[in-house]
Amino acid sequence: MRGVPAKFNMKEALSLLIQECKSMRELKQIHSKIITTSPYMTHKDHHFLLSRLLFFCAFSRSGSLAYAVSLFRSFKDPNLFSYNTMIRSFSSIKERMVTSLSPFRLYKRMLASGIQPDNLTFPFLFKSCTIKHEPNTGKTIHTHVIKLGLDSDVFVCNTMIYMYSMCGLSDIALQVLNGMTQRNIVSWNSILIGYLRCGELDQALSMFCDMKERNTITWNSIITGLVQGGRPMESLKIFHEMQRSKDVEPDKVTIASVVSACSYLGALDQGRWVHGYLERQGLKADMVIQTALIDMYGKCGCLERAVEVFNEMPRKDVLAWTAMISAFADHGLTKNAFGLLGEMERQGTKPNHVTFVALLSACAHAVQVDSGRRCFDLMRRVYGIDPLVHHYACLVDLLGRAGLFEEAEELIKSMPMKPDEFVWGALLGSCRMHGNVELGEKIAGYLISLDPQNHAFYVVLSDIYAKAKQFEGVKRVRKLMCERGIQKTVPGCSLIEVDGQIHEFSVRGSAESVKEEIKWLLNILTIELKFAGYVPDINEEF
DNA sequence: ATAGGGTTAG
Repeated sequence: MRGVPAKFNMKEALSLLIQECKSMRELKQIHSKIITTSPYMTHKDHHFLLSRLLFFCAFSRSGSLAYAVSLFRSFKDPNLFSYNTMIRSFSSIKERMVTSLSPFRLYKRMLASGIQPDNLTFPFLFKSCTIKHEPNTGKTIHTHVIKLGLDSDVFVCNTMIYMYSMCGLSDIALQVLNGMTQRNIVSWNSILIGYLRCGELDQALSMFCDMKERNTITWNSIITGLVQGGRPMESLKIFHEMQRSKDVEPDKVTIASVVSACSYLGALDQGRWVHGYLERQGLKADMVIQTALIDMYGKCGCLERAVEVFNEMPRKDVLAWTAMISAFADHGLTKNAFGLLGEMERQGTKPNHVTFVALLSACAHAVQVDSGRRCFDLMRRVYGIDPLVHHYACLVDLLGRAGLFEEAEELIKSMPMKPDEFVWGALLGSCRMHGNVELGEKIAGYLISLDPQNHAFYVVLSDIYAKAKQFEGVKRVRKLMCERGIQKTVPGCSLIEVDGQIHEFSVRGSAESVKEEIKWLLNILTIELKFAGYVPDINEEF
């Protein structure tokens, strides 16, 4: 410290130390140094160092948010930088917080103490609005942006656009977009993603076609959006178009979505191809891709490959475990599924509500009533997971399949929430299975009154009558459907992959090229099933 | 500083 003003030296040195800090231990040492040297510093410098320390604590990999919070709480008058740090820290948390640390409370406190927010404050406030789905809070903050003249900032505007479009307010999003003096690709992508998230897929597609500039995120967003929106076939088409386009290269995100598209389609060859493509591109499968691969191989009936990918994983989170569990469940391997539940617990991963949906549906498909009841209990008592409607639907499905109608109805009555159409639908399906006309009529009547335009419930009711040979009933349902103008708009269809080509086939007919091959395949399957001792339930077919 | 990925059910 010789020859240089101590004040200057101290601040610079400590600031450098913070930047290079590698652990919390080091950080605490620096913290105490800042405190002990504070008499030799100006207040401003002291505050500067503490706020840098806070920033490091909040965002560095070796930092600690808990320590950041305690640091922040020790500040008497946090500066703008510290407020921004805290708002950013909590902007990605979905739960509505009761503490003073919610971004909105921090923002209010900041305004109350006379500090003016800046262009770095707003993006994170809008992010918080997006995550919590609070467009009205967002609108209020939007007015502050205008008052402060920050409505020309690209970052601020883009996060506003994203918020509005994700909340389904694409009109306002477009207004913001049109008012911008300079837009960039993020502005357009934000609108596009909003459309996709709100299920306006055609709107998104038409915008995608009109876009002059498209980056990887644009392509990935549309591919993912189509898969999640239940149009995986189109997403594969866009993926192939992406490969042909010169200006972008598929990345890990693309691969994850495409693998996911393949599992929806049962497109094993395409899925395998993407798996190979990933390696050819020199990309390594990360946890997300591996999980998608497990799901894909599982859904395509290739359990061995699913297990292989699973065993190769160095790290597994709940989603990975759950994907493997449901692959076992889909293959009727209830024991393996439950075995994995124990294994995941031993390895320190807690199952979540999705894991239990997978387990319960495994029990339902295998009609293992005792396992199902025990599983439901286990979930509540041991894992402290409150059952959601989905879980009740699985259990109702199981009890119904087992013909335990009274218990199923009792369970529905005991539900803490309103049973939805899936819960009743599960029981209705069981009525069809067991020929329970009386209960079936009651449930179908109720479901039809809820959603008179949905053809599905009429069809099941008609099946129930047909199975009981009550053809008057069948006629009544058909007449009702005619009167109400209800048609089965989209015929049920299945997908089959032949030589890497995906074909749709349905009762209404299929492409000639694959028809013969499908017939041939079905014949073989029927013969093999007979050998295995399977007796088809032809009562269902009328 | 802002935008994109994986698990369940029907």
